[in-house]
Amino acid sequence: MATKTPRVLSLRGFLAFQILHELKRKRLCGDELAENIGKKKGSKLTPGTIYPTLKYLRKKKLLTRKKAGRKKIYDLTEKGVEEYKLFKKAFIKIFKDIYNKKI
Amino acid sequence: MATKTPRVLSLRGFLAFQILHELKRKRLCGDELAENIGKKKGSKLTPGTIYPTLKYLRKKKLLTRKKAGRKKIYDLTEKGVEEYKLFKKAFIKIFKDIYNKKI
DNA sequence: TTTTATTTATTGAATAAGCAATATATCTAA
DNA sequence: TTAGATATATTGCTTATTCAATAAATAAAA
Repeated sequence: MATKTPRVLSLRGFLAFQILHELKRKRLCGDELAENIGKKKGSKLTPGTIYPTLKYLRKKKLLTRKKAGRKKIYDLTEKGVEEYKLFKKAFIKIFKDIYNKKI
Repeated sequence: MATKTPRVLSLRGFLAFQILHELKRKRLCGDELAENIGKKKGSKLTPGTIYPTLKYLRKKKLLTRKKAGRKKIYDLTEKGVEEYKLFKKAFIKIFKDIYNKKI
């Protein structure tokens, strides 16, 4: 939990995208998502943040959920993958030069 | 104004960063920012969106503003550049693999 | 079997973000 | 010099986002 999000600018509103981004590489349970995304942000996401968002994404048919012991594993649906790609496209259109050292 | 932001996910909350990103390459007036950022998003930003945000960023000492005819030209301060770099760093930490075709 | 820890989930409240409507100021052209 | 166009700016409203507090379910350990 080293790097903190800068004061002025925030990643607010980006959670859904981050979740899809995480799940794109590996299926995870809610708590793991809260932990992983929290690590990048600076503090673990609270249940009140992660679970309503997971519920929303499931309602939108972007995620599936299956039981595994006391955990529930989330995974992308085909629609989830498509939505991710679409957003990523828009995202890259905006920040395509963000890795350009000169800018 | 071709590409629209996908339905489910949004770029909400990212405007301040986009403004800094635009100004990093070229100083612009409010209306030009509304136009440029709008182009990438799908529709021109309304005055009620762009001006309060510019005011906020100026209050935070991230931007300067100077008159130029009827326009007012915005530019990054040193602090604005620093803040941008910090956020970009956090941003890349989260999405460092976004250009990776395999993911 | 009871206790403890873990994980999931909901609710309510505070704050933030963005748009529509409106107003103001300034430049340009008739 | 007045009419129109351009650009800036504010206000109020709606909705979205997130956290804190709380609860419930399940698994593991004592």
